[in-house]
Amino acid sequence: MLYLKKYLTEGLIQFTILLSLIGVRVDVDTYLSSQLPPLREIILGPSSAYTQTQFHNLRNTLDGYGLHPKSVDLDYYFTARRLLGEVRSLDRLQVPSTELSAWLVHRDAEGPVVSSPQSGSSSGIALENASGGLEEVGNPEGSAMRGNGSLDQGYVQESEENLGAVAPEDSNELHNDSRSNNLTKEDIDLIDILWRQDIDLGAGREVFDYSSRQKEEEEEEEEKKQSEEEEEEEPTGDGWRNGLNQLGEGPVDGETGECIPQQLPSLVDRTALSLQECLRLLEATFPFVEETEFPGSVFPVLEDSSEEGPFTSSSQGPLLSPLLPETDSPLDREQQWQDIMAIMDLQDMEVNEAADPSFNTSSASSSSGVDMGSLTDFSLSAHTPINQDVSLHQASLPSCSQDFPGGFFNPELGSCPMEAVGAGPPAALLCLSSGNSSDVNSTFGATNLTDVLLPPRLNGSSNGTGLPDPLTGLLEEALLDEISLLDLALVEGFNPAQASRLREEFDSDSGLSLDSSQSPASPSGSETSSSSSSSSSSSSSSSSFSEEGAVGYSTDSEAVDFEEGGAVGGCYQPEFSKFCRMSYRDPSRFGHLPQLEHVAHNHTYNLAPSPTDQSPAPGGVGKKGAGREKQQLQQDFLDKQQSRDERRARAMKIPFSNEKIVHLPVEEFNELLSKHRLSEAQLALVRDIRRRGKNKMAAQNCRKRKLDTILNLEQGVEALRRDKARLLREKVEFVRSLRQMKQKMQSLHQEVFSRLRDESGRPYPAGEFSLQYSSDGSVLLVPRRLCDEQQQPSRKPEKKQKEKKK
DNA sequence: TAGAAATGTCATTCT
DNA sequence: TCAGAATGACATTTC
Repeated sequence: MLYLKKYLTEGLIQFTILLSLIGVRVDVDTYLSSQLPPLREIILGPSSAYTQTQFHNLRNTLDGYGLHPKSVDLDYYFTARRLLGEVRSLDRLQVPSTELSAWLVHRDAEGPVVSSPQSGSSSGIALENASGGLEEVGNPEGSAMRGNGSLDQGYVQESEENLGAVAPEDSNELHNDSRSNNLTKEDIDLIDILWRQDIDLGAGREVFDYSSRQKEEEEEEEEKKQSEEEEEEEPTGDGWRNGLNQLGEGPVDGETGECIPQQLPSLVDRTALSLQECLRLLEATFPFVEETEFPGSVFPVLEDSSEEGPFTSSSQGPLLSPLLPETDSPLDREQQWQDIMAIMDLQDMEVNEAADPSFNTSSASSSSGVDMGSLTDFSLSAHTPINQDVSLHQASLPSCSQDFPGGFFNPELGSCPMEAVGAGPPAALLCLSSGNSSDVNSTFGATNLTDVLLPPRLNGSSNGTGLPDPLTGLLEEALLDEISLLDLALVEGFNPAQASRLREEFDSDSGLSLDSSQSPASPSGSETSSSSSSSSSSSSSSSSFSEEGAVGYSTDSEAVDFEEGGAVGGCYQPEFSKFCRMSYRDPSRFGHLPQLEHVAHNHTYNLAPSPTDQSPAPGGVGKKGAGREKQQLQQDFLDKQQSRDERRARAMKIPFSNEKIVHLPVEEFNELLSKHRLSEAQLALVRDIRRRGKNKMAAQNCRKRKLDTILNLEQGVEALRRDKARLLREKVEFVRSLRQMKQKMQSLHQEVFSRLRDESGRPYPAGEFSLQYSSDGSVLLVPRRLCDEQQQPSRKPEKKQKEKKK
């Protein structure tokens, strides 16, 4: 459990980081607020729920150095991080978006006004709690995206800052055309437009009739209570699926077990149920995710498994009660996700059938932002869970292609490279694919976050790639691998081809590129050609034996097939691999030598043609003549395949392989000879084979050493050239500095000499006097005549020495 | 078809 | 003294 917790926690943290990367705000500080002390305690408190989170990832990448994971300052850190992100986003291209928030405003029959934004889970919660008097459920500061049809009483377009300023008296009875005097004409027109569009979609005016809708809500509440009671009674097995069915998807198909969608009574209920479904699905899929009372918050809370067990008590009551037993295995989660996507497929199908095709077209084109089209997009919002936890103003996503150029948003990676769950209820799904558009910018430049957060099939297009993978698998296998490869490519300077090759090597079990396709003559597929051995270190020693010589450089089982026909042949033995360190064949070692790059000879001239060439004609099979021809062909093939020594050994009926002859130590070799009674000719041949084999290896080693010597010499020459160039530069610098010093000395000498005066105050003539510098640093004014006399005695001995030498 | 390159083989020397 | 390594020279084969 601890491992799973850590595993999922890391995944969620990574997912949160990804959300922050694409500009989606994660209000961790909201979760850390004082309104939810237990939550804060779980995260920051003494429990171990937080210790497993590897915040070093954050601290390594962000500005959180030195911040202890349990530090209370972490919320300040997150707040600062969010603000920093907002500041950084200022320089990004932001498509101006219409910030539209829909508020569910109605007056309770008995109590004060309930003003709740139609946002996410709160909408469903608000409907449930509508009869309860004054209860503010919505996020006071978060903007919301409305689910179409969920606007039961009126649409109010408000900026985010004004959301909380809607006075109860202003929002009263909007649906009855008792519009507030504070509403502008634009608001009224907007309301009318939305209203007409909803009516066009089939939502009759009765939908917005509060009394009829209230009845439906009451009925729905009763159903929910019943279903919850049943869930409590039957919390195991497929209870969560049954709960879903009872909540909105209708009966279960007896054969397939899938939920059969049924026509919902109203768009309002549809939306509410969809949100509830999403909550339930999220709860069921991620039992550790706990819904909070903050609809505007995204960050899921990790349960403290040590205290809460596999299920976490929901603050929302039975609505978020655990629906699933503990299913830790990835298979179970994957199964759950398949069920989720199946349900959503059914929903999507239902809507597509019911919706006007022209409307679908408009919905598909409305992905560029939250506009009226997206608001009335039935396929988007009427039935699908919308992540309204994400602030709408944060939905003004910059073009993610700027941040991830060709990276993990590459459409080639799949239509949905990352579908993640756990971003926060009620939106359980997050898909970063381009959805119904292949243009990445069209998706991530969109302000309609539903285009981003909803899976593509919910956006009106099916990617056809099957069911999505669970969060963990996607994060750790696809996305992170992609990011890792991308990072690797960026850091290491890999070009895409190299990265692709690297991926192939990762995919390979052995990590070696056998590249058997380059050895067409290999009938068994295990033998590599000489060219491949020249181009790959992994198969560097695979060809020598089969080509010409008898020595066993091969580490492959190349000649085993032929050994069956005779006593000789390549009998691979593991101990012979020690002779295969022919690394000089690895061209990568000499990759820096341009003169060696073009060397890619195929010395498989002793290899037989490709198996397709050897295969006899189909018509000749079964005939004796054809059989003889086949045998003859095989014999020829064997002859060609084997080296001369092997053929000789086979002709002389040597009872052991050439590899043994060559590679066995002397003692074992002699013992082998003693075991078999061989004739003189056989013994001579065996000794010749051994001698030639040894010599062949020696020759190869010798050539390797030669090449190494040449390379070393070349490197030495290069080093010497570099040293020479460096010394020349240093010499030039020294000469230059020496010249400057001489010039300074000369000028100083002239200045000092010009200032010298004799007893009568006259300057000394430069032709008669000069300055001399003693070793102690003193300067003497010496007549030139004396200087010449001092220098002459020292010159005379030199002359004498020269004369003596002569 | 000539030439380059790789490789095998022989003779010789050295260890 | 012998086995084996090292190496120059030459042959063979492929490209």
